[in-house]
Amino acid sequence: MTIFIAEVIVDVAAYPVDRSFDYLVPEEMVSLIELGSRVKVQFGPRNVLGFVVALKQDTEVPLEKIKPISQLLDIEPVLTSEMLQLAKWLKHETICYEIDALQVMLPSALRAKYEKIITLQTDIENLPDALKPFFSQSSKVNYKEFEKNNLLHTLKMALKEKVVVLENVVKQKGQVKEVRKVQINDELEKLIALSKGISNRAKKQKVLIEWMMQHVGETLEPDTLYHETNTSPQVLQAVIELGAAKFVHEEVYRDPFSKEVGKTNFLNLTDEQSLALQKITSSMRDKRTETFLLHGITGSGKTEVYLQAIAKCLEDGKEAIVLVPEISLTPQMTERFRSRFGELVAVMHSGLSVGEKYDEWRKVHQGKVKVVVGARSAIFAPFENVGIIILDEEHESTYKQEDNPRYHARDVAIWRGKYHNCPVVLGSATPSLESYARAKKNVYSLLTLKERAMKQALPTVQIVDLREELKKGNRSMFSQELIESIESRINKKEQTVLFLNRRGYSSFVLCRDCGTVLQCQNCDISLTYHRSNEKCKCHYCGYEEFVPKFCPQCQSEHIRFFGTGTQKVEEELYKLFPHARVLRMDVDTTKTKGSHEQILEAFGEGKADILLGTQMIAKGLDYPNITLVGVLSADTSLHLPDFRSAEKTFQLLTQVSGRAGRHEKKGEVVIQTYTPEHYAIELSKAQHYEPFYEREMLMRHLAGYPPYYYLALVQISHEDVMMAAEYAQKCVEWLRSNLSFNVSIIGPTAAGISRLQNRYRYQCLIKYKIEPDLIPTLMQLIKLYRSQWIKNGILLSIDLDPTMI
DNA sequence: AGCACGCCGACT
DNA sequence: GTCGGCGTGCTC
Repeated sequence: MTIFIAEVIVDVAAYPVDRSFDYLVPEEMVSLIELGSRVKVQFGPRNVLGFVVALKQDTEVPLEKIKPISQLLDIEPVLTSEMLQLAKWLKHETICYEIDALQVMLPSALRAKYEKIITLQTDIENLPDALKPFFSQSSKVNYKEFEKNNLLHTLKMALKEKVVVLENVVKQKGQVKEVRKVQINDELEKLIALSKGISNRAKKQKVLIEWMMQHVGETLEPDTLYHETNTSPQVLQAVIELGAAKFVHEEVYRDPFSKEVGKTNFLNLTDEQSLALQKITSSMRDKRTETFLLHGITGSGKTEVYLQAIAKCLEDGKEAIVLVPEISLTPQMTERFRSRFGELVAVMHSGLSVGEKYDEWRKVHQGKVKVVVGARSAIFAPFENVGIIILDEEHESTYKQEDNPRYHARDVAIWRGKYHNCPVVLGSATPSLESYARAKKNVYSLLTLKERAMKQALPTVQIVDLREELKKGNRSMFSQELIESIESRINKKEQTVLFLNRRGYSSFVLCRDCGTVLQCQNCDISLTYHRSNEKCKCHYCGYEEFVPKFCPQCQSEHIRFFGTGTQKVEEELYKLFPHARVLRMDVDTTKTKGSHEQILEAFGEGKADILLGTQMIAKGLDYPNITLVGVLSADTSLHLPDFRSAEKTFQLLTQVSGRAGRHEKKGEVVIQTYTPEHYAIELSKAQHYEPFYEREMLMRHLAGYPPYYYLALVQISHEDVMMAAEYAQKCVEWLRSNLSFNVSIIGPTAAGISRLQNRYRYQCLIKYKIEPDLIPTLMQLIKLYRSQWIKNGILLSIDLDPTMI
């Protein structure tokens, strides 16, 4: 007799169980179970969720050890075999648990929710008195109830006496949303017979059934029925009991799109655009695994190239994945896709609820849509016949996931491109140095758009030296030039966007007598003052407190708020331009769902003269009346202790400048800075990417950073400083003796934020060019950590290819 | 990870 | 003599 065995990866993220376990497939499941199915299994003493990663007919494991699968959770498997392979690759590439790699590909609604349930075993009278009231309603009670009421001790006794038992149940988080509809009986004769049999007193029932006779077999919403026939639920209920119709439950998708969009057509392409499109489509036609870098200046119409390439892909009967950075996933952006491809588009981003995300995912899974537009995780869209993958704004750091698995969407995109033999298009006005270097070495194919699509001139950029302003005695944050420019816009009824680089610019709370700055209790970072609720908040761990009346150090009452947050700039703007209408966009004003869109929409409709904001306004803003962009301080991001700070600054400035004058009216940009001579600022003036690239590459070469060297970052943290330092040292020594001399190891050094959530953090950086043994060696380090160091309270994480240091 | 098993000190 | 501390080891 043949037996069927499934290899299962269980939902337990731990080092010793990071492998598959064999389970017996019960007979009734044999024809249903598939690779990628979710199953419920007993694992040791508990019930857990697992994924079937292989099916086979024999096993090395002694049969008496093997348990059967207890339940199959999906009729259709949730993961394709492509995903299973991808998970193995991710596990190796990012050094994570296989289960984490699998879970990251699915919407969180499909993750398991574990609950402990206590079941009564005997008569309620045999229970200790304290427990009795809990079981008066039902014999099953959630463990949490006892936890809440401090009865765990009594419960433990009861468990020991076996008057109750504890079981772990696995539940699914997400729910398929259903609506109740009425399905009218499809036999006309039956309806006629019923209508004849109805007593003359039941007039409404008669009306309803007669109406149904006109709509035999249809399924419709109860409300339509009531409306059409002027009846009520009671009448319908009666008619249903007679057998004229029945209630059915229908699966529906939650609709995250609030408004309808019209249809738009293809725009005419410039020569450059057509050439780029043609290269991409011919690569699709030849099923080449080719990665393109589409380098097009702001306003050059990259999106139109994407749209037409996707149209071609759909014509070939294939699917398309489009990734955009989270912050630019605005309605303006998604509408462009929906207006072109209508119902064929699913949108995935973090603003959706768990249920909405699940629905969008199901549309893809069930083949109802052909195009996905989404943030990072949309790269795992479960399409089976991908024709093109597009990463817009390829240089964005949001494509890198900052917790496990620490994957980069670009790498996953290229992997999937290889799997499906389809092109991957990386698009940007300011490509990451890594990508541009690869394009230059012909690893990627470079496509260039040098002209703006509608031939608009680039905005004129003026760089203002704030040191000169200071000499002139202007100590405000607005230079004379900027003030004049804003004034002229207000007079001309044109709009201004003011950009504040928030990093290092948030307002802190300072004691004027002793100089103490309020610090977070858990992190080594100063608290940020929020005027809206008069509190100070830690942006890293969420800790908050009311602004103290007296300085905690010297008891002085001279406490003041210091620094330049968006709120402060707003106040100053009102002083300078009392009649200007200002919209502020920052973490405070965009807390509620949809407020982001509302603000942008209001601005687009001309309800304000000035839009003031942080990073989030740098992207996607495209309104014809914006003719001035002001950057209040360009250099705040320049002095961060990160080797990418110059690149980030250049990208940001170019991006922001690109917001001005995208339509008929000419744009102007004013950049204020204390270091106008810095190449990142100077070269962003004319959007000269190439010279910037050359210059920055030289710097990277000299300092030994990417793209010349690869990086790996190991972070060690502990509640005790000494322990953290000691183990960081241990770690470095271990790496030195296990890696070859081709590798340079820097550290240990204290991390940028040396204390976070009450843990002291150290890190060391590994720079290498070629080190084939790096991953195996790091895996050994992880093994050492997971098997020994972890017991002493050490936390260690490895980030291959870190984006921030 | 999370749970059982098992071996030693301080309590009714 | 028993309760409970947490070191060790296993999970198909």
